[in-house]
Amino acid sequence: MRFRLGYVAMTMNLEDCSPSSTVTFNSYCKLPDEEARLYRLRKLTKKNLENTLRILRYNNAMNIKVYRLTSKLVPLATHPATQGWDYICEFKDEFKRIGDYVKENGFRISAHPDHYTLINSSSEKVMEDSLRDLEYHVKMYEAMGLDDYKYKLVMHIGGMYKDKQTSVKRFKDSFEKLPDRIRKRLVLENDDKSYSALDVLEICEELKTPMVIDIHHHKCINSGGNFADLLSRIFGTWENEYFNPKVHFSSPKSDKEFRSHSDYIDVNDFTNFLDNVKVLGKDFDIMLEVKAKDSALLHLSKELSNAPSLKRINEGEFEIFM
DNA sequence: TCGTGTCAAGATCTT
DNA sequence: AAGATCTTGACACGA
Repeated sequence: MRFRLGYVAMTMNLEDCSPSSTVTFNSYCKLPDEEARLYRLRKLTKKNLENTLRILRYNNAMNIKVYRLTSKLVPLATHPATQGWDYICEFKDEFKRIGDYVKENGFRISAHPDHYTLINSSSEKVMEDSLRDLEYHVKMYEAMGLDDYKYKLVMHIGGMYKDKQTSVKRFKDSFEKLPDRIRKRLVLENDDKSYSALDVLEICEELKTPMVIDIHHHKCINSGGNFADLLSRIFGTWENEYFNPKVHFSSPKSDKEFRSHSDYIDVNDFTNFLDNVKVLGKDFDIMLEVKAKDSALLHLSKELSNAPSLKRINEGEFEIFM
């Protein structure tokens, strides 16, 4: 039984390699004319796409095959001010190059629209903005040539709006109304305040959509019940998917700031978790959501290389012995 | 060059 | 009803 490790968006170990450089709307407006504004957007986008490819090459060298793209690849992409700008067409070669590299080297790529993207909002405007944001993510996947649905977008359920039942219903309704090219990309995740792992699981089972469990969030709102059973059902939602189930993992910053993410993964915390998963006997991937990004991954990987009943295949992949 | 307040975006808690 | 807070990496401005 094997698992792989992945990390989010940026590397600590490459110089000047941000994939999410941007411009604030304010300073964008202050630029003298349309030409200067477009120039700025293009320059940033080009740099971000180049840096994404650099990061992927680095990941490949480090045997890290699980990676989350930043959602900020294209500055102000979904802002009303840039709506006429066809960045997909302009950068089609760059997007394609990234997608080719992903496919050639067998990466598991994902993305995570941020928490402003909510499809259960009661506000028409928020819904519109959210759809535009989902569309933006999907368009990039498609431009990369990653157009089968195995490359996913992770989302939360959204707000509670003082009425959980109605809010869940609204989520399901708008989920089912989404076009295939968006809906079939979606993976749903439990959050740390509103929708517990069990809440999300029930939604996922009904909608026949895979679920990612965030272990840290699950500790923030634990809906009770047997963890192995819960996990087994969650892994079951991946049955018809190309990739194995994935979980998100991070360690709390401290007991006081429990919800905040720490810089590094606590290795004991991690091996405790592994003990709970290994009864399932199924391969899976783990996305590490910590501040120190790939440094934390490599650090954890090193620590795990001494752990009993684990064998390190390479930096990003382990075998668990029962 | 460095430190700090601010940033496109929503929801929810606090006042 | 308005304002603060959450969270995040990076911008932007002023010292």
